[in-house]
Formats: sequence, structure tokens, C-alpha cells
Amino acid sequence: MSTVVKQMTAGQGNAAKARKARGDRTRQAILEVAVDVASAEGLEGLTIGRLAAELSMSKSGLFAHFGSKEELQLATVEAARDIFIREVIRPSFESGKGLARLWKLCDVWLAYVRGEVFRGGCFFAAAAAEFDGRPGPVRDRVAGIRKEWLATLRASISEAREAGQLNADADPAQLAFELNALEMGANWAFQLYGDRQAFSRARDAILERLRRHSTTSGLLLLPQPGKGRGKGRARVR
Amino acid sequence: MSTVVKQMTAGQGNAAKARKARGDRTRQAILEVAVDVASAEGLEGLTIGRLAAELSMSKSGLFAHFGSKEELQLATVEAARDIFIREVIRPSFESGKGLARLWKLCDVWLAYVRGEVFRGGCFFAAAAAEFDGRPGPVRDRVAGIRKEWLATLRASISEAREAGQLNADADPAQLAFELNALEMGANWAFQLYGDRQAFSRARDAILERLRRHSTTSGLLLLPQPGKGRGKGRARVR
DNA sequence: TTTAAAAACGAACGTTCGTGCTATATTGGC
DNA sequence: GCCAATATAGCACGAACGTTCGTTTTTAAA
Repeated sequence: MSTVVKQMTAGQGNAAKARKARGDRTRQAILEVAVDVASAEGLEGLTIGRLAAELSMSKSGLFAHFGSKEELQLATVEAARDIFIREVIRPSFESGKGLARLWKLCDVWLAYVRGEVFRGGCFFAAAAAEFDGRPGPVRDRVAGIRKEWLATLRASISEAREAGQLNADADPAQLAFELNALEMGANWAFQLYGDRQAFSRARDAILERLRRHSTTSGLLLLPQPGKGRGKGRARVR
Repeated sequence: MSTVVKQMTAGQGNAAKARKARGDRTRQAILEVAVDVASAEGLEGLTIGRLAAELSMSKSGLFAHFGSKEELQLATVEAARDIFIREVIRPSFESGKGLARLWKLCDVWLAYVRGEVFRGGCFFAAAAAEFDGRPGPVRDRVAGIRKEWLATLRASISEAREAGQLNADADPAQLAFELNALEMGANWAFQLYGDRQAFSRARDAILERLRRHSTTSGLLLLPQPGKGRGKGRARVR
């Protein structure tokens, strides 16, 4: 029945695009659900039949949009990346630079997991674990996206160092590794035990890491210690 | 054909046991392969047909040993736990106590991943990621085993504190969280990128964490800083 | 050497998977 | 209102899944 689309195909005007637009619209509706399912059940557990049922459309109709399961998985990964950029990267880049941005990245990341932007926690942590042993384009893409994230962290660290907010002894690659590991640690503790305390643990550990390498001017950019409940901890979405 | 067992069923003597012994032997041979496959392809990717083919025995013959796929998965998890205890827990407990044991646990854990005791890295990290969104006995067991590990870390930390090797400001739960997160970080960097440097990064980060909370007497129990290549880094298996 | 139990087998079951084909709706531009 | 294009549906396929069943082989004890 495709109750999914039956609305606003009124892209009117020159409709050489509109002809295409409807298909893209359904495609997007499919991917929205696909991301949700895949984040909880995995990219392999994301079956075409299941997805079609959830959207009350036929398997073949859905299938035609992608041509293969692998293409569907790749499209789903890309859609998840868009969401990640919108929810984590963009807000962090719009406010501040250098150390402030670095801290924002970590803080927003924790909120992104805590606020269940994806049902199964960090989409890419799950996808990476699922595909790390299966060579192929999906694995490559997921690894690439994770590398983007690490590169973003490293770039912010370098920037903070050049701005005199972090000391010269802060090795960008090493620090990025540690921050990322602590974030992932919070993610899995939350997924496996529902342990929300993990977020404040990760927060504390990250802040301690950042303070350790901060210059006096850098310290002013971080939330003050003492009370663990600074701004921007639990507020989400 | 069961080329698997055809040997040493010569348990001779009182063979009320030997009657049972042969079946257990096959079961164990099955689980050995099962652990290997599951660690690389996941506990769900561990299919009965595939497993039977790999052991050149029939699906039904194999199946009879477990009765259901879920039972097979549970048995596989248990077998992996035995290996983990043998490879990580036991060596750490046989040498030293308190802080020495704590460091040994971390160091041996890194070696356990680096040495590919399991093809897919840490078996339980993979299993936890795979099942964290699927309620049931398998998930519960995996979560329980991970909890055992965290409890072991915490206990060693407390012990080290009471022995005056770690300062009183070392919060066992917090420190255990951080150590575990850093280990897992090394695991996924290695799985996803084959990045062996991740191990020395994790090692450095862990040692810094431990040193930070160490008393002067505790410091003597840790490898000296400076050269990053202390004893017991790369040697494996 | 016979015997009863245990272990392994082979074939089939009902499902579900991904993926093709062909036909039918639905669409925007004329 | 008709047309070409696109989107969706219907149906079927071969393979693989977990599981069941009845039979045959292997085994240890009598």
C-alpha cells in the first residue's frame, strides 16, 4: 500500500526532478527505519523481509530501491553517518574551537549515546564489532567513518595545542585513542547493563585527561571540577 | 565418519565412565571449533551446518549433543570462558597479589588479544556487542562473565589499596572502568585496523593510570617508565 | 559372541533468507 | 486524457537455516 509516501509529492514547478523525487522519498523513509533496526539488531539482522513488513510494503518493491542487500547496508551506514554528523559533529563545530570544541565533541558524544539517538547505542561501534571480521565494502566504509571520528578528535587536539590550550606533551594520537576508548567504554556499559553511571565515569575520566594536559588558559575552557554536574551533562536531544 | 574421535577411547579399566567419555570427547572437539568460529563470525554466524562441515560430521549428529542452537551457543560461551581463565586469569593469579596482580591482569589481557588466543580478538567483547540488544540466556551469561572480569579488576584494586600500594583516592569502580575501557579500545583498534600500536598506547595509558594512584611502595611493582618496552609486552602465548 | 546402550547418520520438515522475473499502479509532462 | 517513465506488487527460485525422526553404526560390558 505504501502508506509511507502518499503525501507531499507536491514538489510542483519543474517536475523533471519531482519524477525522481517520489522514489527518493520512499528510499529515505526506508532508510530511516533501516537505521533504527540495524542499530539494535545489527546490519546483518536487518533483513529485507523484516524491513518490508515494518513499512507495510512488498519485499520486491523495497528491494528494487537498492539492488542488493549489501547496497542496502551501505546506504544504511551512510544514513547513520548523516545523523551522526547532524547530532554530534555539527553542534560541536558551531560552538567554539580548539579545546572547547574537543570537550564539546566528547560531551555531546556521551549525550548522543545516553539520549539513544540510535536504539542500540553508537551505531558505528556496533557495526564495527559486527563487521571487523568480514572483509568487504561495508567493513571498509564503517572503518573509514570511525577513522573520520578519530581524525576529528586528533585535529581538535592539535588545534588546541597550537592555540596554547594544551601542553606540548599532549600526543594527539595517544590522547585521541584514550578519549575514544573511554567513550566506547561508556557505550558498552550502558548497552550491556543499562548502567547510566558509566557516563559520569567516562566524563570524569575524560576531563581528568584533558585537565592533565591543559595549560592554565586551557583550564578555563573546561567545566570546573568539584561538583560533577556541570552544564551540558544529562540534557539530551 | 567422525574422524574426530576414533582415537584413545582406551579409557579402559572401569568403563562405566568410558561409556560416557567418548561422547564428551566429541563434544569438546566440537566446542573447540565452535569457539574459534564464533569468535570470528559471531555466535549467530556460528551455524550448525557450517560447524558440522568443518568437523566432517553430520548436522544431526552434531545437533544431538546440544539439543538446540541456544544450548550450543551457551556451551560455546562456557568453553571460551574456560580458555579465558586458563590464558588470563590463572597466570595472573599465580604470580603476585595486589598491584602486581592488577598490572599482570592488564598486561596479560593485552597479550591475550594481541596473541590471537581467539581469532576475532576478545571473545566476550564481540559476544557482548552482538547480544547486547537481544534479551535471553546467552546475553545474560555473557554479561555475567564480563561482570566477573570487572569484579576481578575491582578486587585487585581494593587489595592493592589495602596493601598500601594504591592511594586511598583510587576509586575501585572508577579505575576498573577506565582500565577495562582502555583494554577494549586496544581490542577494537586491532580488530578494525590491525593496528598493533594500539597495544602500546593502551599499555602506556594504563600504566599512567596506575602510577597516578600508586604510593611510593606501589611504584616499585610497576615496570619503570622511560623505555616503553618493559618485560612482558610483546611475548605472547 | 551376544546385547543393549550410545553415538552418528541421512533424509526430510517448514521457514526464511536474498534475489530474480513479469505485470500492474502511479506519476508528471504533454 | 494520453504517454512514457518510474515505483510497487506478486510470485517463484534455490539455498541455508534449525529441527525432527527413524535407522544404522560403534561401543563397552556380559
